[in-house]
Amino acid sequence: MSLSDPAPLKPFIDKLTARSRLGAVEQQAMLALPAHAVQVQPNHDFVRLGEQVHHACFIVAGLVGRIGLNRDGFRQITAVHIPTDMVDLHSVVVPKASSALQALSVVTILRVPHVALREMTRLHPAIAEAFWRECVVDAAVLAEWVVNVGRRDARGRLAHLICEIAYRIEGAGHSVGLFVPFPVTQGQMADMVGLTPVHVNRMLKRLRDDEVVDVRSGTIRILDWTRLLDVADFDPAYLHLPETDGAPADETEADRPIRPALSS
Amino acid sequence: MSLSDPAPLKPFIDKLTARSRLGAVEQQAMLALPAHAVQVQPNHDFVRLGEQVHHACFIVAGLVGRIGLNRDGFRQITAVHIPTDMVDLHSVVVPKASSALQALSVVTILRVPHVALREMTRLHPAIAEAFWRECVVDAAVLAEWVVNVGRRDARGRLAHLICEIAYRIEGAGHSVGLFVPFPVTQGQMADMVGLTPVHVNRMLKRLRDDEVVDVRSGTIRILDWTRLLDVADFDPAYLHLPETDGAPADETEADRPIRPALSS
DNA sequence: CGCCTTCTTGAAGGATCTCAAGAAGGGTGG
DNA sequence: CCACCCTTCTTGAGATCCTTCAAGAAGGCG
Repeated sequence: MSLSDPAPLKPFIDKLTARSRLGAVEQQAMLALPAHAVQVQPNHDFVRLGEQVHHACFIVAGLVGRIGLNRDGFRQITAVHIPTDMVDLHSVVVPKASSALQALSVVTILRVPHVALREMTRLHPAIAEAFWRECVVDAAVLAEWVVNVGRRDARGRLAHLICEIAYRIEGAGHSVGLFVPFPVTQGQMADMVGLTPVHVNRMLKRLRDDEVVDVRSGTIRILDWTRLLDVADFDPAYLHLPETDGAPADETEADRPIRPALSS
Repeated sequence: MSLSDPAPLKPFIDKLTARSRLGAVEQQAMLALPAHAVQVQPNHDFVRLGEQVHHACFIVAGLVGRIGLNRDGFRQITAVHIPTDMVDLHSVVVPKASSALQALSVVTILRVPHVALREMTRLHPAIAEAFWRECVVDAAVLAEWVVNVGRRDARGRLAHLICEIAYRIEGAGHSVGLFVPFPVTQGQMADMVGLTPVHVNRMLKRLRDDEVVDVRSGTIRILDWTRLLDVADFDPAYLHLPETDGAPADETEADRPIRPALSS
């Protein structure tokens, strides 16, 4: 292990065990995984399109975007990854990168060799299944992004993105009350929702003027959670978060002013 | 086996072995899988949103859409599945449906019980890995759809959709020369690319008038493959088809009037 | 302090949507 | 085999949302 932290992958194990049943043996095996810490500067592609990948990347800090590119140079971010996410677990079974991975802020990643991961999944089928499940959940999020970009207007798209990020950051334990850290520029947000930076700016202003959310200087400040969920047309079920899986309908009840999990 | 066909899942095995190495033992196990044939009428949801699923569905004939819904009633099709696709392999590890599955035409599916699939993946880790890989490829297609809907204009979106369908149908061996069967209405195509049916109609007319593709009465007729690829800004690498994986760049060479695999 | 990126706002243009109405197509029953 | 119905296709005209172009303000970093 090349880190001072004795168990850098512990957060990843916690995330996996929230959705998959893993015994002590499996958890031990994962803790023993070799990992190499790397820091990546903003806007740097640490995985390039078409490249053959030999490591999976776990995010310790910062935000990562999965980048789709147009011939005309238009960018589309197809997925955002936050700390505790294993960004390209899919590369374990499909090592050729079908999209680039780019740091959206200063990012610390842990590179875990495929050989070690493959040896581990060979010895522990339960881990293989857990990895498969994580990939399926990521795909469910992708499907929701298609809906978001395809069938919501600009304001709804941004509100939906904000809701998703708020839920996920909160789930990772990184939000403070109604303040959610989200250090991206308006241009990057534009690339997430398929709009221009100028229009993102206008819509964020409108959401702020309407006292729904205040997105500024790298943090989301939720002003009216109920109305935000309404504007976003948001149902967190697709995220398959442990808390929301049981009663997704209750989460959007209109008579609850603030989402409990997000209040301090 | 409830079918007269002695090996109804054979096409699925062929598709899997194109991307994953499976031995004779694994293939035998898959052939022995129980399957129950069902016919579904167009526009019928055979899997509903939020439902607990106990079978995975293999398409024998017809087209299936994965449906995302808006509160305002707007539909977005997030994925299209063609014969030889296992539509919801993901349900094996995440049985709660995060989107509905709807027949887009008259569809014949084979329902394979999860219990049988899970028992098989338990006994044959190589099959589990192959299933995981299929899910990852499906996710790569989803990511490309986000790019398509987010960063291409109406004409490009339709052209891209048509290219993808042409490649996939051709890969399944269902196209005849430059004619590709695609029995969907313009309204359904609109739901795939996030447009209105009216605008789909106009853009298809334009593609036809420009002698690029002729999409009519349930079939795609490719008039100028090179220009279609150009208009679509299409690179088939993301489909991870066996033929194209080796030399994806060659596929779009401008001096080739017709894609070889699609000519009769 | 100065530079560079990002944010902000305005005005005009364009792509897509909405509304509407007629034509064409496919299936069904007389 | 024809008549009818219902869905889908087609086309037009006006409205709307988002983009483009532009320029100044604010913010972060050396």
